[in-house]
Amino acid sequence: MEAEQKTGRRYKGVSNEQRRAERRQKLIEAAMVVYGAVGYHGASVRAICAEAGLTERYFYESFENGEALLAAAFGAVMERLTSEVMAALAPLSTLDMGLVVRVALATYYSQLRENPNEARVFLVEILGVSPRMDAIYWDAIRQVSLSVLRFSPDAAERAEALGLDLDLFADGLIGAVVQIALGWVRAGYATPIETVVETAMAILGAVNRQFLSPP
Amino acid sequence: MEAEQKTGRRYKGVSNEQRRAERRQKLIEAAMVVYGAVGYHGASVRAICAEAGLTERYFYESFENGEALLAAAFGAVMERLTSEVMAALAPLSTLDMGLVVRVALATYYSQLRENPNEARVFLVEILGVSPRMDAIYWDAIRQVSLSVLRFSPDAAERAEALGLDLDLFADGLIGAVVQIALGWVRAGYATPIETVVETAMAILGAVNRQFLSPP
DNA sequence: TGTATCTGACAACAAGTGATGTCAATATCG
DNA sequence: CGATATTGACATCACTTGTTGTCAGATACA
Repeated sequence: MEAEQKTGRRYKGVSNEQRRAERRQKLIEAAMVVYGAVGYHGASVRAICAEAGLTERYFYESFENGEALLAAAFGAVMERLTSEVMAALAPLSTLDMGLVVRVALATYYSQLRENPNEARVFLVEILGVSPRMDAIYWDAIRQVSLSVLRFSPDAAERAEALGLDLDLFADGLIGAVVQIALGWVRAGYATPIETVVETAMAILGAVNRQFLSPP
Repeated sequence: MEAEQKTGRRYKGVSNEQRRAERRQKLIEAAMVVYGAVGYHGASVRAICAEAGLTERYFYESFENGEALLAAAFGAVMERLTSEVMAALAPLSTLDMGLVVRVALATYYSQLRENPNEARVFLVEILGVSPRMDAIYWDAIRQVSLSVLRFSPDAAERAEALGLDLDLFADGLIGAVVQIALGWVRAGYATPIETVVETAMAILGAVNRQFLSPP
């Protein structure tokens, strides 16, 4: 029934797969722009295709529907953010926890400021869209949770001893960082980034000193 | 041109104004149900009217459009939450800050559990809808900020001395509490409420001890 | 009782949506 | 060159949406 042609003809010097990949990437980038302008819910497939300079046919070539594109866009932002943070953290010794967290926060907030459209996708547009998107969002939260908690191997025991829920505890810390980002974005990035980082550090540092440092 | 009749005819024993008010209330309650089921973006005016047992005409009698209803619903939830918290706090002496915060959190989380639909409206559906709704959301955040910071009159000076942004600091604390609520709701309220409160208290308490208690 | 008001069910409309299909022009390659 | 794959502009379809309008019947009031 369906002709499964593994590799198509070359066109303007580029292969079939690469052309597809480039169109897909163009659509994701266009989606960021449109989402940033009118939000996900105000973004139609037509508008995104127009922004990308492509037609609807190529949209459905790469994405099953509009929601799939949102998922891909979120994934792209998440991937870029984590890789930027990892890159910034790479040259550091992991002994100084305070510095690690500070650099991670600085990188995170800096990236959000440099890419306001992506920030909107990452912080706002993703929630409450559908159960599937919620799941993607919470997977990302859990991933960050695990990355953070990896620095404190005995956190689970400590939490249990104190009568806390470790997952919710991590959610709370992430929520603090995210809400600070939201407030910062909303205010048009008015606050200097050093102050933003310092403010987040104040909360995380207090928690750290309370629960992680030796008495 | 327009006949400005201040008060209409009575009907089934109730006045014109009261009938209007009851219909409006019914629409708000129906909106909670529909929002809870399919989200704000999946909720059509028709569906809400059907749930309320009213026709579209009465919708536009009370609300200019669907977004105005969302705003009214959010306002109703916000009002109820604050009044519940105030009522729980009323019999307390305000001297024991820890207890005040604990009771406030317990009331807040308890209310969210008892009204899952309202929780969804309050926590998820409101953000990223439109600039107007964003403004309403942030007004609510600021209102909570001010209520909290009222307990610490010298917070502004302390924050400045430490190089922090007080607004963002408050955003962070609220974000922690809210994200814990989100995680709790998402997990189907599985965690006992005492544990949830304790987990939030762990964060707020650590911050409090670090920045508010005498050294 | 008769008239004005109120109610509810539903029609109607234009606009926009996701998704699929058509088709001529263009580029590739045997 | 000639056949075929690829592209892009546009048509098309069924459907939903917000919003306004119509109208017969129920209720109130003089």
